Amino acid sequence: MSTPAQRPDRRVSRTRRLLREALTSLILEKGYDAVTIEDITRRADLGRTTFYLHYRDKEHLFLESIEQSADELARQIVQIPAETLFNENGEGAGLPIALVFEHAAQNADLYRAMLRSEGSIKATSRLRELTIQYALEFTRRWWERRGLTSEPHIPLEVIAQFFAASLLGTLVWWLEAGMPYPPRQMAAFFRRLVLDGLRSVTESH
Amino acid sequence: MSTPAQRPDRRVSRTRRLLREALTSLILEKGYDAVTIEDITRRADLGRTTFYLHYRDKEHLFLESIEQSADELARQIVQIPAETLFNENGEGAGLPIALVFEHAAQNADLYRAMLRSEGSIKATSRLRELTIQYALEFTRRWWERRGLTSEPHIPLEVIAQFFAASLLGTLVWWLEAGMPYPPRQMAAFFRRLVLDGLRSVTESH
DNA sequence: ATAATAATAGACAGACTGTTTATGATTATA
DNA sequence: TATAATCATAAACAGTCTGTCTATTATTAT
Repeated sequence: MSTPAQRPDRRVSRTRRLLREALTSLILEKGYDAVTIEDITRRADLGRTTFYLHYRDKEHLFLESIEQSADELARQIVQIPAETLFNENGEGAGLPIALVFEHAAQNADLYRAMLRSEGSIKATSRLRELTIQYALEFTRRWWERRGLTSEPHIPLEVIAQFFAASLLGTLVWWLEAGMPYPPRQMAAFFRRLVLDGLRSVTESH
Repeated sequence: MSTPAQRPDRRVSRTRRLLREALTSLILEKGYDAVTIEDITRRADLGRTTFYLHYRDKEHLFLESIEQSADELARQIVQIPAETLFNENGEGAGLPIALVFEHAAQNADLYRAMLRSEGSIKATSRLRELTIQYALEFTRRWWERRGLTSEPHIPLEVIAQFFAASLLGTLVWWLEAGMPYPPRQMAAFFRRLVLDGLRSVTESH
C-alpha cells in the first residue's frame, strides 16, 4: 500500500504471476475446493515448495488476486471527475456502474473464479466487504451532495448493503450465463432496477 | 419427494438430526472449511464410521439442512391465498417477504451457517438456485396477473436474479449484523428498496 | 422372542499439508 | 563479468483428514 517500491526480483514477480494464473484457471476447471497446492505448482511449472516461499496457503494467493483486481477497478473509478460522478441523467450518468460491468467483462475469468460461490472461503466474503465499503462511501457522498442532512428513512448501511448485494449478484448471474448482454446494456438494466425499482419496470407498460 | 414414507427407523432420524445440529453449530464456531467429520461425530456423540452410513460427505449433510429449511419456508408461503399474494398495498401486502425475514429470524443459526460465504461450497450456491427459481416463478405470475403479455424492457430472468441476489444479500447482512432491526421492519426496508428503488428513498425528502 | 437393521471401534491405504535441509540456478549490482 | 544475495528446487518428513472394510455389539420393529 505504501512501500517505497524496491522493485521486486524478476523471479519473484514471475513466480507470483504464474501462481495466480494457474489458480484462476484451475478454479474454473474443478472448483476452488478441489484445487491442491500441487495442482497449482504443477500447472505453473514450479516446485511445490516454491509455493510456500510466497504464500501461506491457497487462500492468500487468491486474496491477492482479488485485492489487485479491486485496486485496478477503483483506480478507474477514481478518475471520473466529481461533477459527472453523481449525474443521474445526461453526460456521465451511470458511468461507475458501466465501468464495473466492463471491467468484469475484460477480466471475465478472474471474476468468474472470484464470484463463483461454490467453495470460495473468505474470498467472496472479502469481495463483498470491498463492495459494501465502496457503496457506503458512495451513498454517503450522494446523500450529502443532495444537501440532505437528515437521516434517510432507511439506514444508509442498509442501502449500501442492498446495493452491493444486488450488484455482485447481478454480476455473478451475468458472468455465469455467459454474458448474454453487452456490458453497457447490462449496466443499464442494473441501474434501472436498483435506482427505480421493480415496480417501475412493470409500470411503464 | 414422493416415497410412500415407510417411516424411518427411530435410530436413523435421531442420528441424522444430531449430525445436522452438530454441523450447524460447528460451522458457526470455526467456519465450514475447518469442520472435520470427526468434529461432527464427536459433537453428536456418534462413531465416526456412523457418519458414512448416512452421508457421503460434509456437503451432503449440509445440503440436506438447506433443502429441509427451504421446504419448510415454501410450505408457509404456499399457504397464502392467491388473492392477497400479489397485493401491493393493503391487506397481505409484502407478506411473502415478511415471512422470509421471520423464518430467518426463527432459524437464525442455520441461516447464518447457510449464508456465511466463508467457505460454503455449493451450499450457498444451492440456496441461490432455490431463491432464483422461486423469484422467477413469482415474477412471472406477477407479470401475468397484470395482464401484461408483452415482454418487459428488462428480461424476466434478469429481474428474478436481481431480486434473489438482493434478498439473500440483505438477509446475510442483517443476520451477521445481529439482526439490528425486527424482521417486519427489515422486510419493509427491503420491500421499499426492491420495489421502488434507491431514488425513491432520497426523493421523499 | 427374534430377525433385521443400525451403531460401533479399530485398522487401513491414500491424499494433502506445511516444514526442513541441502543444493543448484538466477539475479542485481558494482 | 565477477560475486554476493536471493530465489527455486527435490527429497524426505510427520501430521491430519478422508473414506472404506471387518467383526462385534446394541437397538428396533413386528
